[in-house]
Amino acid sequence: MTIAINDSTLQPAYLAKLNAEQRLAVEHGDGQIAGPLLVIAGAGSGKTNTLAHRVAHLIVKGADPRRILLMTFSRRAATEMARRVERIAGEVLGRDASVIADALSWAGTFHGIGARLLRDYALTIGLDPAFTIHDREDSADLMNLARHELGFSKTESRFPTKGTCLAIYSRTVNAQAPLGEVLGSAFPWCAGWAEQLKTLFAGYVEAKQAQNVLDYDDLLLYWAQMAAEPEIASHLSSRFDHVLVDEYQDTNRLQASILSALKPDGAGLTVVGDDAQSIYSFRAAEVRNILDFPQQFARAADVIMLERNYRSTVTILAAANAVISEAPERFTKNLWSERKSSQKPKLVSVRDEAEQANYVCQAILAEREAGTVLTSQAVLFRASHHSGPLEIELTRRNIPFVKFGGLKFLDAAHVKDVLAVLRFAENPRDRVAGFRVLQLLPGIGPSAASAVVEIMATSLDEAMGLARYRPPQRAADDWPAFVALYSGLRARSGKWLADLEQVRLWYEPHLERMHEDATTRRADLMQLEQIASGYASRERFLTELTLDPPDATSDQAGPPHRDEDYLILSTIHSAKGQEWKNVFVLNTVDGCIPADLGVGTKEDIEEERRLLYVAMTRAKDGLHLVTPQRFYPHNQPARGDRNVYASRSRFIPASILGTFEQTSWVSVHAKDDPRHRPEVRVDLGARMRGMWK
DNA sequence: ATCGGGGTCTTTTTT
DNA sequence: AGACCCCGAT
Repeated sequence: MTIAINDSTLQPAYLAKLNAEQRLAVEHGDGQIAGPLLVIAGAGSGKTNTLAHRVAHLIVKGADPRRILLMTFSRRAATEMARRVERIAGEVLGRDASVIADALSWAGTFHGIGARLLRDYALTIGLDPAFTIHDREDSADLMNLARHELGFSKTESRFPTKGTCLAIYSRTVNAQAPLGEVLGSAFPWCAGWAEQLKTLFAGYVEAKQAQNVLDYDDLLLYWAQMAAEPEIASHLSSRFDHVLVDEYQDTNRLQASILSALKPDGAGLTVVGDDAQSIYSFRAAEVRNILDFPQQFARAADVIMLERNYRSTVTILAAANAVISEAPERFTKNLWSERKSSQKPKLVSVRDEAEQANYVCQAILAEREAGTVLTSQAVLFRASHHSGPLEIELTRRNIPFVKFGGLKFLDAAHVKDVLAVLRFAENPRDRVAGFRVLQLLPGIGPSAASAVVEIMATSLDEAMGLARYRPPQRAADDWPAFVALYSGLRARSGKWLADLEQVRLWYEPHLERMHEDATTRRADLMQLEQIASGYASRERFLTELTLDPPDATSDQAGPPHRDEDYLILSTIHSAKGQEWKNVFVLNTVDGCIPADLGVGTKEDIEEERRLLYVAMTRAKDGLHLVTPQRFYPHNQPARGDRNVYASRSRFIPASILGTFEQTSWVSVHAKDDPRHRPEVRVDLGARMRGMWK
């Protein structure tokens, strides 16, 4: 036992490290089931630490970790939280800490927890427990199928694309709002299609049910629906003594309804968040959730504010506060810090994106020379493709980097192919998977594929149905091997990893045939097997991979060189909750932040402002906002010099410029560029002649 | 029925 | 630069 006593307060050592407000949050209810609690935790205020301490404190005081439900925004955050709880509680209880972490088994995302509960209660709610989960792209494919069947793909004026249809559907579900309202507020250009969309969505829902698949939204929707049944609700609710939710500002109405069904009186409920960091309204996140939380229950929630920032210097915080102060309405007050610094954040003007890349590379290397490793530095941007020119420059200079957000490993066609085979085996009714897999065979296109899928759906034994099918002439050669593979997968030989290898062996010839760069793609598949080796079963692998896709070159099997130093590139959205010593923000110009496509409503603009705020508050010591002066639209002309002038982001008006150090920067290289010559004209010839007059 | 080529339009952010 | 659609050749 290592309970040390702090003399001034008579608290165990692990509580003595917290400030007064943090300790209030941790000790609320003193380990017992207490009334609802809202913690407003500003950026860098030790939120994760406080939440972890609260959970650990509950456990130390005797709460059963198996009866604690802890929901975070990402799986990554859940893992991190569990790790910290394990360390803190382990220290106090002196027990093997991993026991605690294992017992804290209900830690995860809303979607992940939802998937587990739905499998658990599947039979009660008339769901086949073997359901598979569609990721966004699969869902869009299914939506497209329905769209096509209803004849909406060939309309006079353009019908919304599959992705847009899915986005509308998703928002309607998550916001729990009528379709018309959603169209009006978020998709005004589709408002004319309301009737057709309704028909389409009905078809989409039917297709999902017929195929025993759930999409992301269903994981919440079914959960909410089942929790609305009083008997199931009380059973569910009695499973958990304590329910804690992180990043509450980014939950939507559907998630809020789940929580209130789970804990109607708010007893044992803790939510943590920061309305100033709400950046997911495109996913129907509802800031009102957090604003209205205190009054939501019969017994008003206690509210605790964490306003001391431990992360950033005072100068960075001054600039960030200045940016967010321009917001018309907000809950969180300005943060304060005691980290003194004379260095203001930099506002750096450069000629264009190429120069921006040069500037960032040069600055990062200089910092590294001064002792800051690359992993303590990050480059953040609004949209994934903004980092394109920088990635080229980093590669040219051999600076290793890892990118978060944007394209994912799982989005690669070949990875999706292999996973689709597994999913099709797991759930033969999953038509999207089957449709994709069958068309891998040369000679089988859309119509043959749907014929096969149809036969399988109507025969009792799927593998038998497959064997009965007579493939078209051109596919005859490849057919038997596929049937053999599929039957083997259905039979579940035992070791599922061996099955995955079978799939790869079967797939390889097709890979070579379809792709020029088969070698690099084969490496991805090996990596997939590497990742798979961490999962106990095919079902768990498929579920968890869909809900928590590994980033293209991070986590899991890891980047090529995990122990090497590398720079972090990340979208601002993916940077949430993280911090670095030095942070660079790309394209801090109007059109990028705010994105010019998303400046429809006032709310949209406010969200963009918070986005910049989130980016800025990731920095501990150094912050650079870069503003390229012009952009070359790689839109049409191959080598044209058409360019667009950009101006500093409207979120940095002249009135707050004083919180920055303004500089402009030109690379040595750029000085050689003809476009960079001084604009003056001098007649040297006249001067020469004048010398002799 | 499949597959390849050419022409056209494009909301970014993610569980 | 890609995704998607349509059309013509096999």
